[in-house]
Amino acid sequence: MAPAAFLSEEGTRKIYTYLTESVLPPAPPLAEIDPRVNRLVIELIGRVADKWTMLILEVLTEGGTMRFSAIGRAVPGISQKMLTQTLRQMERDGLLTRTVHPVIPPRVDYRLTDLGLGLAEAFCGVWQWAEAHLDRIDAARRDFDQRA
Amino acid sequence: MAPAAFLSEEGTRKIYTYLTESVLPPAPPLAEIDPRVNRLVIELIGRVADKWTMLILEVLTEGGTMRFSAIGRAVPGISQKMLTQTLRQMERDGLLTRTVHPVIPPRVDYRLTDLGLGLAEAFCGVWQWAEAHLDRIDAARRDFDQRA
DNA sequence: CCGGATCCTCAATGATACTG
DNA sequence: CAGTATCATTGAGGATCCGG
Repeated sequence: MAPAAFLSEEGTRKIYTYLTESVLPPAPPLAEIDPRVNRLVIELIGRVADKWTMLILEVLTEGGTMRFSAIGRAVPGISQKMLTQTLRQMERDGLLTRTVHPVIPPRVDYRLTDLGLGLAEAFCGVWQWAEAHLDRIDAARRDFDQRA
Repeated sequence: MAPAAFLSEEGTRKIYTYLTESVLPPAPPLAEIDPRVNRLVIELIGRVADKWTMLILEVLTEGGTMRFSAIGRAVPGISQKMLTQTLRQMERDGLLTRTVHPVIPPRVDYRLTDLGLGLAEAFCGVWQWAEAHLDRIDAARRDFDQRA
């Protein structure tokens, strides 16, 4: 079925033709870098930039070496499951080291590697930006909700 | 029920007592800043740091003003639904402007605000970090998977 | 062309219980 | 204490159809 509304009169049709030919950007430049690298970076950021990872990064940056339960207490609202899971991912990515002490009851220490510290530092920029512009965003949001 | 294994013999019990008293950090320092600000920042970062938002931020930083379908083409694999949704969120947060041209067929232009540009810049640090350490992370990951 | 509305799926998360 | 295992929930995201 043809879109009747667009073709029912000559005037409309003219506008249609004009716009589609003159306005479209020639071609989306897209990534000028290796798409595979791009992919990996995106995937990495996606995993690394989640709520819990960032919070743990933050906590460990301040706390230095901490044990499992201490981190759990320092991160408000995290479940035991997510704590374990997130810590494992971070260990796997080389962001922190996990040291098991063979004592009873078990004791496990976590500590950021230099890689993890570097990431925390990089995130610092985003964190500061967010902190600095919280009010502007809040205002924009209220503004938007108002109009709707 | 008491953990029998930990209490069944005297020696074990001694170790237990020793460790729990001497090793635990006095108190998790946690956030030294306003918890409410912290909460908002976290929520904000959580929303802003998702896959699509970052990609659109990237694309629009390079592309300047772009229309809906151009962005869609420039972001590989995004569905129409997520494109609309993400653009709306970003508009709501004041990261970009949405301009509807009253023509047929419709044409809608998107452009980053200074707020959005600032965020893109802040993310640049994370992006660069990820790019720079891709190989190290990959190595760490293989290492970890090997041992398991 | 832009995007709203609907339906559907599956993976992420939380809650709970158990163990070394 | 530091996990593992299991189950239930839910909501993000994709596919599709329709409308201005």
